[in-house]
Amino acid sequence: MESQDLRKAGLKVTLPRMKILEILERCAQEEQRHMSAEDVYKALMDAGEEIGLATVYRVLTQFEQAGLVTRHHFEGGHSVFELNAGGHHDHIVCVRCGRVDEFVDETIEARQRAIAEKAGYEMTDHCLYIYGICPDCRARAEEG
Amino acid sequence: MESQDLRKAGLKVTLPRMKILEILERCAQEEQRHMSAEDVYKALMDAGEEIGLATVYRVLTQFEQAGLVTRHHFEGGHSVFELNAGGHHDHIVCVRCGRVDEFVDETIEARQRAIAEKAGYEMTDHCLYIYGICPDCRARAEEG
DNA sequence: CTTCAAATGAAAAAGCTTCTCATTGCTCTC
DNA sequence: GAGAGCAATGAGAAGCTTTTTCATTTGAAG
Repeated sequence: MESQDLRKAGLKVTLPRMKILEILERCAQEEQRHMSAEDVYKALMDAGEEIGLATVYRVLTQFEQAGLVTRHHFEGGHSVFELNAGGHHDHIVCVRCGRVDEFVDETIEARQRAIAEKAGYEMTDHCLYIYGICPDCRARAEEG
Repeated sequence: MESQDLRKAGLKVTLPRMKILEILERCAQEEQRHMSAEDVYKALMDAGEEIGLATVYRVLTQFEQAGLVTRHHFEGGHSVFELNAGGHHDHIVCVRCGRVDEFVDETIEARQRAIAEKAGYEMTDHCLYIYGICPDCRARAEEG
């Protein structure tokens, strides 16, 4: 029933938009919650869909504006997109292999609200990235 | 005594590197703590220095590796650099006017270390952005 | 002062992302 | 179910930020 989501978002239901939503949902069910435009494009190619890269960018931007996905600015100068499902969470990113894990910490959430209030800000959003070396890369470094 | 900083960082003391350090320090004393490579380049031009943009990028990257500055990936696809002075801090950014305030919260710092450890990561760095509407913009919204 | 590795400048190249514009394809109406 | 109209698409060009190349210059040591 994805077409309902698109319609609700004020977007015309087109084949590219449906296919891109499908890719995002399928990848989210596996381990790939964070996808660059290029990733989505490659997945479309693998699926035999003839959709241009420009359209992928356009559609992802529209999805972002419609609140269907969130855009993250990771290191390396490129953006990744993530389907808005499963509520808020923050990220811990491996600086070696790019692996991304997620977490939620209510203590941090509460402190952030307090900090914003103390600074006189009305908080609209926040994002927290922890950078580090993931367990796999640490093991690899020790044996290598 | 900036030349000492450069030498300690293992960098040869050259005119471009001195000038770029000066710019960063001067702007940090004003309100411009966060500067893009382009900003630094423009400031150099205004100061009458003939330093190429490529050098600015190179030097800023070296400064980052030397621990003199920190690179932030803000929205819009470009990086900004910030002089490492006054220790670690996080940022609270106004989504209306772009104003940036800073804060440090030891509770959050501690929680982050705990989260990284629990996930098996060796934490190398982290960054936290709170987005919101600053006091001035809130006041402006209420009267406007 | 001379020497030599390291740094610089200019321009080209390399990503990532957006724009242009002719063509295609939804939606809505008959 | 066919047609009109407007939005969406595709392919390639263009735009931006950042990096690389390579000949030339410069800082540091002898």
